[in-house]
Amino acid sequence: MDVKPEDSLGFQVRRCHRAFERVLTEHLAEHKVSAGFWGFLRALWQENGATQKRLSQLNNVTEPTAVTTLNGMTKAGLIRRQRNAEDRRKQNVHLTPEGERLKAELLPIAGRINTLAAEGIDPEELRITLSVLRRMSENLSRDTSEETA
Amino acid sequence: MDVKPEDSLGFQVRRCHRAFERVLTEHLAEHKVSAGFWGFLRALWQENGATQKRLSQLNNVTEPTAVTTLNGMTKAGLIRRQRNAEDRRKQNVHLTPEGERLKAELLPIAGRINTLAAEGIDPEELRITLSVLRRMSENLSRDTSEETA
DNA sequence: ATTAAATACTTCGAGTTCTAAGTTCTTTGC
DNA sequence: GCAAAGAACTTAGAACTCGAAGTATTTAAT
Repeated sequence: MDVKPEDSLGFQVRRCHRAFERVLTEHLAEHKVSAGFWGFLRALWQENGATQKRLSQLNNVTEPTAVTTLNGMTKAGLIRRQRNAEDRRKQNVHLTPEGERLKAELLPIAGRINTLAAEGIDPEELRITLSVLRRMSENLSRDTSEETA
Repeated sequence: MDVKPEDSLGFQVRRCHRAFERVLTEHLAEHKVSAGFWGFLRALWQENGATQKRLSQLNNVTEPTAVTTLNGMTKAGLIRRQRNAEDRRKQNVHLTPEGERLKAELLPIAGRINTLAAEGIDPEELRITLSVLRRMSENLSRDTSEETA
């Protein structure tokens, strides 16, 4: 029977995720940005002014998570929220100048970490891995949404 | 500039991890076992009586995490701790009959989830992915430990 | 026009994990 | 033997995430 976690995709994905997160947290600490902030900053550098729902989707977290993290980012002076005039349910989230400024400083960090992780690995293997991860995420999400149906 | 998260290994590993965790949590809920318990149960099915430090290593979490989770498992009646007679610093962790019993019930779940995730994906690509994930984890852990040195 | 349903956000409570610092016990070096 | 160093576990405090349930607003259906 398959009791060996080393051969389990779930186990190795989890292990790898934690390794990434540990390094990311460490590298961001010098810039006084937490790992939670990171995902939303990146989403905002892509789509400044996006709604919270949109940011949740870009960042692949739930809306309560977005609220909590964006509260912290507001307090840290990285963003400000503005209620949408046409649809008052929506909050548009905008970067402050400080939030904008961090882009040049922080974006290279992601590149460096990915480079570090990929060191010594054949590019074709990396391409396959990226593709397999995407397909697995979709397979698993499909299962979750079918439960509701 | 590479602002696209879809092409980032870190982003996709994180996304996939959360997808696995969501499905795992959902499937374990019926058995009144949390995702946190799962890793330690699996480790104990492999090495019943292991110390907490050993379990932390098998499960790839820190020792404080082990303490918290094992406290919960004790309360839930799944394990009991026993101080080691030869080295009184150590706590040996043993499964209760209930903890043992869950093995037959829960182990197949992991298999099913991995199968679901891998659906429609070429076995050779899965093999490569597993290998790449392992090498990335090692690359990233090496970086972390070098900081300390 | 009014009610019902859907949408966007928020609040609440809980689970998982970490780092830093503390306790207890064992091993090492003089 | 005894002090210092190390090891195993624990405590305290914090960050990230989620599901369930609540509020405000808009859209759809009669």
